[in-house]
Amino acid sequence: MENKKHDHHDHEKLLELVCDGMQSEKKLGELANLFKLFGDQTRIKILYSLFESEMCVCAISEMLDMSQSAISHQLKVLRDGNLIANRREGKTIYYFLADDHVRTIIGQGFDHVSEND
Amino acid sequence: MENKKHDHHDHEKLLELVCDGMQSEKKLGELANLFKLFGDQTRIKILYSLFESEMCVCAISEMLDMSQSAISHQLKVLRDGNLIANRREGKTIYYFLADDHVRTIIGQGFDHVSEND
DNA sequence: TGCTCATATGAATAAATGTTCATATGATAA
DNA sequence: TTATCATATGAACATTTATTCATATGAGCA
Repeated sequence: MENKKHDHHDHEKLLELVCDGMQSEKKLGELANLFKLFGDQTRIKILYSLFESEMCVCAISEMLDMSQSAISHQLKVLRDGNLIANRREGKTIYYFLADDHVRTIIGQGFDHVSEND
Repeated sequence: MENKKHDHHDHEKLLELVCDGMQSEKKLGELANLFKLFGDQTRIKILYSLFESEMCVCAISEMLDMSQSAISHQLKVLRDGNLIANRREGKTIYYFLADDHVRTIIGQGFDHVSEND
């Protein structure tokens, strides 16, 4: 047997194959960060609220019965992740979904949890 | 103006509309938990590895250059979330994707991060 | 049986995360 | 300008989470 640097059984062929299909560290990091945005109940609820209509911050916080501050912090997370955007109208700021991918991704997730009932 | 229990401006109509389209607390919780599984670099890498082929634990840990223990802990998380399953063959345990939704969901995520370059 | 290999798991630790509280900003109205 | 409304933000705190370390389990082999 040839010189090996580890003490496990041999996987060379498989590792090579899987390694080829693997995406870059950076891409996978971005992907994980994207899903992390959806991985919180408050943020999911916010996104889901915006499915129907744009909403201002205080409407969202009433809707979810949470403090304005908590909602604002989460809106910032979603904004930084480019999932939502906003527009100002006087004193009020309206938030809305930044693009339709959000709908698609959440939709796929829903299919999954619905099938596993 | 009628009796209101809050001090914000009025959203009744909107709240009603959005509330109607809203899913149950439980469903949204499941959804967030599902996405939470994808929201970690190690787990995404594990799942992505299994796209090509089933793999045993030590192959995965070599592949990702991480400790066997760390991988085993994450495999448990993914198993508990029903995203992967395993089979035993002698001393070795092979893990594989539990269903094709995983591919679809990760694929959708990829489309998103790819478009936002 | 005793030994080794492949994997699992509990406890400890460090880092990341979500909420609250207090306060700041920025637009409007008086 | 001053007061008020809608929202943002920094710091503190509690909770969750990912990894490591040490050890346990369980299958196959001598």
